[in-house]
Amino acid sequence: MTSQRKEILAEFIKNKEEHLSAEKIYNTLKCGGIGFSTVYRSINLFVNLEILKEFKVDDTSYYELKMYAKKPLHIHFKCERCKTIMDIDDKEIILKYLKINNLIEKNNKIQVNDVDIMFHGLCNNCINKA
Amino acid sequence: MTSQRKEILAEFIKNKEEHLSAEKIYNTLKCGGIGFSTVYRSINLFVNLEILKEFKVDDTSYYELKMYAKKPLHIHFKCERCKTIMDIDDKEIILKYLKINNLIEKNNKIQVNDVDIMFHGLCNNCINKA
DNA sequence: CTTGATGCAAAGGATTTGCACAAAT
DNA sequence: ATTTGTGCAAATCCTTTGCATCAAG
Repeated sequence: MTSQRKEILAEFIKNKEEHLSAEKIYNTLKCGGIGFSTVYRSINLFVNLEILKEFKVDDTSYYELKMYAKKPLHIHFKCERCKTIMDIDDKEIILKYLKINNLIEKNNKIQVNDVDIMFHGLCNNCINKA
Repeated sequence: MTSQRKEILAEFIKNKEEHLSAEKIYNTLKCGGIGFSTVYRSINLFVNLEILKEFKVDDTSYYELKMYAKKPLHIHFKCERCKTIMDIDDKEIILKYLKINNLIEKNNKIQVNDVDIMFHGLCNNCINKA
């Protein structure tokens, strides 16, 4: 655990609710003399250690602490207008999704290890603005 | 409609059930003297015309005819072992997902226009091999 | 010392773009 | 002729790597 890795991890802990990209981390920490490659290498290390969970939107990878993305389902919503990404984190809905997973495993005789669900649409703010 | 565009579209019609990448199209057609940029430009045109639907897996875009991906839900499964990508196309399951969509719209006061669901796991073949 | 981690710059893969040329109206 | 589409090569974006250097045991 080097000081750079600590700083990077600290960013995730500080922004528990956010989805951080490598670029955002880099911009926050570059004044402390942290290079892009260190950001990527550290993030990949944390992903391998299963401390972080990665998910891609368009061409960019975002990361969040796995302990806060504690479910076997990752449900994200991206607003087509303001580009905000938010979690859908609703016990009732997660339960329903988990039930469907079981059904899919049975029906298709496959083993599901991970599910990423990506919604595209308009967030509450942008619906009202429009 | 140029001859190149016809050829590219024909590939999608020929492979109705498959998810084609730009590279695969290019490799199939390059002998006919079609360049990479033409493949990309044509595919993007078709996506804008909503003839094709795009979805990304890792760093690669795959495309399929929208008329065959006829639902407002796109459910794909990628085997972690053999890397095969398959559709989950089961009326019962799609219905359940659509119901959840309505619930999510209500609970979060958002508007959902599109949903991509990506499963990762082991396909039937690879389960048996392992 | 020896090992591992860093920073820079250069390389990598997928996709896009600039530009001169070809096709089609 | 004028517009539109093509092919090539160069450029772009995000990410990874090579390599010399730095820090720590």
